[in-house]
Amino acid sequence: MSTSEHGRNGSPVTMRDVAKVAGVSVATVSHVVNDKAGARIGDDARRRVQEAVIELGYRPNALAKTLSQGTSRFIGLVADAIATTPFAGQIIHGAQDEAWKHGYVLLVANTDGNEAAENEAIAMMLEHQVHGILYSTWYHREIQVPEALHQTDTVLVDCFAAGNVLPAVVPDEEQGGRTATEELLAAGHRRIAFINTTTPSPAQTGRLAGYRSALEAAGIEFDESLVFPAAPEQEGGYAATSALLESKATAVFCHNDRVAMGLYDGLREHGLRIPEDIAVMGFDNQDVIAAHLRPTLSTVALPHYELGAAGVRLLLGLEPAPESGPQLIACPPVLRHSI
Amino acid sequence: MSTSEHGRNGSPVTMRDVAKVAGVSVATVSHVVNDKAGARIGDDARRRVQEAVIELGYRPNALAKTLSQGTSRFIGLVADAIATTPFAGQIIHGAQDEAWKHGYVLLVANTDGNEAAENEAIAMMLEHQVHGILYSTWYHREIQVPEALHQTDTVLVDCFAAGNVLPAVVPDEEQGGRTATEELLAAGHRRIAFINTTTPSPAQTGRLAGYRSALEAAGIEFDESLVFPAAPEQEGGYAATSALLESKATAVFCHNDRVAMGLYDGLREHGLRIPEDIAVMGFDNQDVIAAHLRPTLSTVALPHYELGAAGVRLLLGLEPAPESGPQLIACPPVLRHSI
DNA sequence: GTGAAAGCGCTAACAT
DNA sequence: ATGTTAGCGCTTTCAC
Repeated sequence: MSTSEHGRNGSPVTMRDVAKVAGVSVATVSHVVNDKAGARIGDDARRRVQEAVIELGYRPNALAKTLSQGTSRFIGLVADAIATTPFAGQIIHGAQDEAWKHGYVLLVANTDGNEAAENEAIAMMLEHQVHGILYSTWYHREIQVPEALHQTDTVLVDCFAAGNVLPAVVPDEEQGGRTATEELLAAGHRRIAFINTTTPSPAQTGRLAGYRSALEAAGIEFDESLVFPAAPEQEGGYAATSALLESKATAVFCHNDRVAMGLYDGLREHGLRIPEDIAVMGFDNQDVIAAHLRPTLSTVALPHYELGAAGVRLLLGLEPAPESGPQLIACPPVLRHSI
Repeated sequence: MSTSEHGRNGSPVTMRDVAKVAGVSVATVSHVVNDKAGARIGDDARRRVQEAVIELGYRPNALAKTLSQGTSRFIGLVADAIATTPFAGQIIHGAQDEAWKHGYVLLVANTDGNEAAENEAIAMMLEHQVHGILYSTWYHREIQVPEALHQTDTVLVDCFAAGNVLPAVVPDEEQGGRTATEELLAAGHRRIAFINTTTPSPAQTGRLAGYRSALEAAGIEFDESLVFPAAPEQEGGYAATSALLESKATAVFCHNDRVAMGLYDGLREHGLRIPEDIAVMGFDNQDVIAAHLRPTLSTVALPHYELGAAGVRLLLGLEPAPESGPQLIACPPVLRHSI
């Protein structure tokens, strides 16, 4: 029935083939295939083209189209660590979905934080005529912008540059810290500790600021002795246990889920129950941890998917970038059973 | 100094521009830029071209090259769930690195397991003239091959099709199960339990087969009463605790890390110490869990990175596909402190 | 309404 | 040793 030559063998079907079968010119085929507005095509010709397209299994060559139009539908995503964490995957996912929605496709490159690989990756994307580049890191931080990025439209995802020289989208750490604290407050706690990381970062300062502002808003005076420094890992949380206990806090906001995980261990060793004896709130919503601790951990989610999606929107100019500073994406609370 | 017009503004520099500045023809430029073997170019001309390239900031247009050569350097990666798990990220990472190594770039698409999205994704890749497609799932299973995949070279990653109709690369579940058991054996255990999943899957049968074969090789008779069914999650492991304890096993191989995590909780409630009272082995090497449990969990790694890399190698024909059945990738042991 | 033709940036014969 | 030219598959302006 079909003389289709698409597929693994035979030379690919081109517009010319379709034109020949339909008995029209390639221009006409182009017009009907692209549903060109304002192209007056006779009903008959249109039908013949459509039939020929189906019969031959014609598939437009997106590359030729790009070349001819001078404008591609590629978006490049350069990540320093696609895999080190589940998080990066979410950024890709969000970026991909959003790009897709607007007819764009994602070109991804991993650089493992290596500068040479980074430059190579960017060069390659530029050679492929990407519309723009999303440059992302796997945790929120300030970066040095690679020189090559200035050669195309770029938006920073989960990172930002000094002087706000490039549009950026990052999680709203302060709001996140505030939200976490508010949840504890809403559960009736007044003496709330905060185990903060010892690592300088936007997360360190932002979450602390959020914690303070929530307390203030609730009319509770900030008590420096209630914030405990800890390595941002399980060990840190575990190690902070006794100091925390001495503070007589009834609830604790942990800098991240891993810290909370360590705290769980420490608390358990002291025979304390969560949340009856002490309520705990995490941060990050690291699924494998938070959803599987016992009791499951209430936390605040890092909006990686949204970060990727918003990055694409900014890049495509679908959304205006804030006048100054990065665009902040909210970190929503995820309530489970530790409060 | 430089009249460079690359970058955000100005029309892009083409080969013609370079030719003009260097005072040669585009053919010559093409030859030196691509380091064409057997193209005899005078030292002088070569130098002038190279200088012009730098001066103008010339960057080849990969799309035009593809169009003209008829052969692209894109590899498509269609995944059912880029983000649901840290794992998928590793597949992308491995595929990306390997593709890169051979001068290819990765086009990724997420389908969320939705058939329409899947077809659209494949169509889009075909339109972009991908060299071939990697079709991957986030856990090892048998799939129905989407019709459209037959239109190009495809290799299945972390999944396989009935009748071995497409080349595939999957983890070697049986070897993994054997390895896990062998580690327990090597630690001196003779009475080894196995908490297996209740979900039918290659993992269920493969790991069990590996467990049996390791026991046999050690001269230990397989004892059906030592294999316990459990939901493949934390709850399953927790629930299996008492039955396990009654069995008097001194070591236990868990179907996956989450089950092990639940078992940890159960064991702790019974006042048992790991590994002194009972040794536990996981499977999957789900980082966030395995590396952060107390004690850290010994396990067997699912080779996702390798799966992605091997998929690319198969696709590019760098490695022959096995005559029958999928290519098996070894699951290496990751020893920590639970044994 | 439809077609001819130029051109997107590059490669690859083929000339010279 | 280097230049000329004809495409690659498509879009688009302009004629008819």
